[in-house]
Amino acid sequence: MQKPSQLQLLVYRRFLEQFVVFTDEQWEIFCNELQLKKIKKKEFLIEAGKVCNEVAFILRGAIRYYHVKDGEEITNYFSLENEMVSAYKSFLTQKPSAAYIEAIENTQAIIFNKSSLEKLLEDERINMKMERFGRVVAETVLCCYDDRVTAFIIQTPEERYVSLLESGSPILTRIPQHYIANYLGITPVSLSRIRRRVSKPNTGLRFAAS
Amino acid sequence: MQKPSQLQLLVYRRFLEQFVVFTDEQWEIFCNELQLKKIKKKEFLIEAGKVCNEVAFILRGAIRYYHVKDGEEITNYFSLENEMVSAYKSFLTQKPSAAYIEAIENTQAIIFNKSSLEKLLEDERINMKMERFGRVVAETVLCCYDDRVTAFIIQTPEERYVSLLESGSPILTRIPQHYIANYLGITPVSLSRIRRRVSKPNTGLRFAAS
DNA sequence: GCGGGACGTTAACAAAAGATAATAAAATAG
DNA sequence: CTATTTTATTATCTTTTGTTAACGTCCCGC
Repeated sequence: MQKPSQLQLLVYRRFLEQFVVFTDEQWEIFCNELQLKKIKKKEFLIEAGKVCNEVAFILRGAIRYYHVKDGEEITNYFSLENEMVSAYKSFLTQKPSAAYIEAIENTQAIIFNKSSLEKLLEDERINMKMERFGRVVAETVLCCYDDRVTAFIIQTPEERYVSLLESGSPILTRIPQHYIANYLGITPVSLSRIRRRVSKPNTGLRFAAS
Repeated sequence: MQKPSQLQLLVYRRFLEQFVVFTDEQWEIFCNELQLKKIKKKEFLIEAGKVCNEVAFILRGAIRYYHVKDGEEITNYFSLENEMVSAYKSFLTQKPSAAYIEAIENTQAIIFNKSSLEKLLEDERINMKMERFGRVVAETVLCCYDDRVTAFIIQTPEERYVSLLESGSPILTRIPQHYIANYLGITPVSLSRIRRRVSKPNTGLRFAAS
């Protein structure tokens, strides 16, 4: 397993500063634990049934989470550059992951291990910061999940699609549409119909109104 | 505002031990910050538009979270005895809550404030424990949200209802059905139909099979 | 006890979504 | 470059869900 380059580490450090700011000494301790991983398209970061022991930071590429139900893959989520990726629940509970995490583009990521986390939580030079780091990351992920649950409760599939559209997320241009359909909780055919409705608004109404 | 009784505090302490174990000294410091709140049925714990500054622990009663969309209330979640309640996202980000949190039974809760949390995070006798407490609670809530999102992605409404049924959750006996329908992401009418289908399985099939 | 509102079920109809299949375009591998 | 696979759209049909309204029951406040 490779070490990340100094430039890659700097990108990661800047990203992490939204959660916690390390001193130079702490950063060096932290960096010693990091690894660089290259994942080819269609390779797995995590497979269902195995315990997830890694949190990754994507330097380049794209990732999808999916479940398998009745032999069918159902895509749950995506992560792109400058995002953290993990089967968090498996990582936190140390129980087998229910989901697969797969690269859908050739991907480079910085990997931080569970065992490293536990080691640093025992290291008095950095343990306070790691506790806070864990807390703030968990809080951030929690807020994302909250939005997602709320969207399922109070929005129709069409409204969820329009929200995604208006958010300007690169997901819409980077990710195959049938994966996005799963992510919105609908079938690919249904998403195609919604796209038609949204792109040609009022076609039926104009006639009635004129 | 009242102080909780010794017995109520003991119940809370036992509950919190699944997250973090306080020394007696730390527990006393923590208890000094706690308040007892009595919320009558139909009163609010949090109102939408206001920042949530409290995390509550329900000693007795029942709570529902709901959003208002187009003048309609849409119920998102419930909490019963021995559970923690908060508009976590608002509490964590200090932005206005999008949801209302309302008592649907007369409720007693122990309240822990944001300002108390910040105070204790500065107190060297207890700050490490509070960091960990915050982290573990966030992780726990995150795992619940993960299950909920996954259920929306990979299960049909009927499957979600059956899961709830099989979980043996007291929600089904304590909470009005039209609230449960919202929680499952469907209308009350649709839930009523699902209940009929589930309670009379195979009515259509038996004929074809015999 | 009485009246009004909340709750759950059912029916009838409309709208939306799922399933399946056919087709065409785009991406990929060889 | 060509052959194959993947992807997106569209059509058809079925199933499910939403909408609205009616009805009966239960509960609560007065």
